[in-house]
Amino acid sequence: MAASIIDVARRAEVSTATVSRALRGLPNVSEATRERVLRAAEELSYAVSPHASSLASGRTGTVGVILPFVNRWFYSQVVAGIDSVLRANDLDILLYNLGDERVHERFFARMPPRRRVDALIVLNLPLSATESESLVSLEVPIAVLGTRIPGCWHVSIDNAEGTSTAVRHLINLGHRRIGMISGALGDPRGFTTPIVRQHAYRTVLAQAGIPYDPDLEAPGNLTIDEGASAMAQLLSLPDPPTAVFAESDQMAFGALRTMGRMGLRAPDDVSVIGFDNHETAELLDLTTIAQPVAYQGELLAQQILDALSGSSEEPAQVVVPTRLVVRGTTGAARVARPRHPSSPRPGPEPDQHSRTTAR
Amino acid sequence: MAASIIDVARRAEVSTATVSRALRGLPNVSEATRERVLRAAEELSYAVSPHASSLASGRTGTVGVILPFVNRWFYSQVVAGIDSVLRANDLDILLYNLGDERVHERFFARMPPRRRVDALIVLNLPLSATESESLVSLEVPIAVLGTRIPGCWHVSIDNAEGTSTAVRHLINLGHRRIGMISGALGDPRGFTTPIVRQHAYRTVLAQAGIPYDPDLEAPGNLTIDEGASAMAQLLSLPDPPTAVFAESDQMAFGALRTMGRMGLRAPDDVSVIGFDNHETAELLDLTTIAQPVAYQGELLAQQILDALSGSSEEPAQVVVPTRLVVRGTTGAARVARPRHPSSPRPGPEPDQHSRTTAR
DNA sequence: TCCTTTCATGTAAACGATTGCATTACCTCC
DNA sequence: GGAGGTAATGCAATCGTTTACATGAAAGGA
Repeated sequence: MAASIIDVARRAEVSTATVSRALRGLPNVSEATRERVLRAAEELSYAVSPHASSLASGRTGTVGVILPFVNRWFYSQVVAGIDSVLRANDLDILLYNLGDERVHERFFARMPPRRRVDALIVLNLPLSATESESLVSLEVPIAVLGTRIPGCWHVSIDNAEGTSTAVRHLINLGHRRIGMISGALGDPRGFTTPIVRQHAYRTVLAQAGIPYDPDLEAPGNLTIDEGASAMAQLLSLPDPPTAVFAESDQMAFGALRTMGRMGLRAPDDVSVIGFDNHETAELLDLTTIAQPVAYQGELLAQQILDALSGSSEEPAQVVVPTRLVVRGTTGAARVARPRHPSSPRPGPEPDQHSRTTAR
Repeated sequence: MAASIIDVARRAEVSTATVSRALRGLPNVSEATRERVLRAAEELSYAVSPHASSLASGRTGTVGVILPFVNRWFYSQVVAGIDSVLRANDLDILLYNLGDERVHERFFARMPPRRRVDALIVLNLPLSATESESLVSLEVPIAVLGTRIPGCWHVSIDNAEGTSTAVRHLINLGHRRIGMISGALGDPRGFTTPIVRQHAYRTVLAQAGIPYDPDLEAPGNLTIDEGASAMAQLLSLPDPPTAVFAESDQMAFGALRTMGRMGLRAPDDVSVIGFDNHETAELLDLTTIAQPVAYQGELLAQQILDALSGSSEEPAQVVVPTRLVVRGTTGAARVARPRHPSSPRPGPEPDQHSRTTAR
């Protein structure tokens, strides 16, 4: 049986109250006593019971991280970022992986983190109003990535800006027929990121005076395979795009695969730009919009620490910048296209040629 | 203030003991009473306090998962597998990400999961004898992936077998000069997997009568970049390999990148085979040794469930099979090599031509 | 009818800390 | 020398369950 605080108290010849204070480094304990307690604890190899401690104090030393897919590159990176700063502050991570819809529902029906966590971090999950309220009703600080929950801390990238940059990059290269492979639009829960990006895509095209063509939007589901089929769909159009914006690198990889299998090359036949700057993007020489992934996790964790220490008054909100990374899969549109010799108008000034362009 | 079990007891006009029993579905509670309790709990939107419950019962409803790198593909997949089965049984996951050595040490110095978890799952972490004992002394069931801890449950692939298959595949294609890019040998903690694989590689070569050449072993560190440099190192040898076995797909990707930059192609110039069947392997048409990743996680979780239910007596140990997936980066050795026209002896019977060969 | 069982429920003692509120002892300063 | 302040410590209530044991009622058996 493990030693309890009473054993330590007895051995150090003080009360349990003093042991508790000494062990936690609280003031009003004489140096001599503190040492005696420390020694006693050491000798008994005593460790506080986290549950007893939580029960008595109300603190748990634990932060819940709620996300859709731990096994996707993006989320695992963010979790690593979160972990690095939380761990440094002796906070444990309780993981809730809600990708599966059943699991998602069950989670909100039972609310397992209730009274189990000091704070919550929510990654990119689309939540109904009721669900958001459930979380808020837990009355712990919440930091949210990507989405928005009233009264919570926020970290996100500027999706509209990132998308605009990507699409403008293509326009600047002279492309007029620009496809988009978008993600997760099918999920009934309604992830917001894809919606924002789709909207930005349409807006930029409109601003450039390019007519809207619904055929140029193909749904992927953020996976390589679905990106591949989406690309196949786009390329089978009577008037296929000369450039494609995939809203995740993974889908761009799929798109490149499809092209490869059809004997097409980027950027000669079709330009492709992704989003994320996935570690494999460099490998495949994919032009993309980079976002600092782990860093966003660190920010979220830092917000939680701030909230927990009560040092800051109001929930803050930070938007981290994205940047265009120009690599080899995007290039100038061919001036004269075989099928449509009618639209050879040159695009605006071309992009700089530096391989990596800060936005 | 949230409702406590006392409130529920009052409202249902029973004792707290009965409430506890009714809520947990224990026997010896009349149907009428149970319903009354359930209703009362519902009306007060009561939820048990996990800490109080843990303190009183000793159970925590939580499993600790200890791993080196959440943000690496392999581990995040395994975690997803673990999560899927644990979640289904209402067990929470406490994540311990010990990649950083400092974090690792601190972890074993403080043992945060002590009394916080009902069981532990350890992924591939190299542990000193003392560290293993620390874990064992927690007196909870432990399931281990990859490594071995006496008295614990085990899941692993047969690394020696997988490696042998890979190297034999190359030998069967007629290669004699076969390099290996190995991982994490530099880590002072001594991950065992790389050691086993390196040994198997040497053994197979010896069995085939191929003399040992230390220059053909280059250290990567399981990352793309280090795989790339390792390949650069191998290719700069006076007598470079005609085939390379990289012990992770990631490093194989790096190797391919290096080749690409040097204007070399696989398998024409050098054959490359990886290990894992990473999702990107198909994309890059990489021949590899596939292992079922998420599945191993599920197995680990299942072992924990078995242990927890006490249904099984002895810790079990399961070895899951790997299989050779032949894709486009491996091919027959050129019979006459420019530099060494002296070794044109044809290899043994070539591999089958099916793209995916069960082992 | 009386004695066992069996079932439903209640009582109260853990579980192992934290913390508000004394209490004590020792200074310091008129 | 007494009033008042401060630092160190102890007392005991509290956190919210679970569970061994006791109790009582109803049912079954001889």
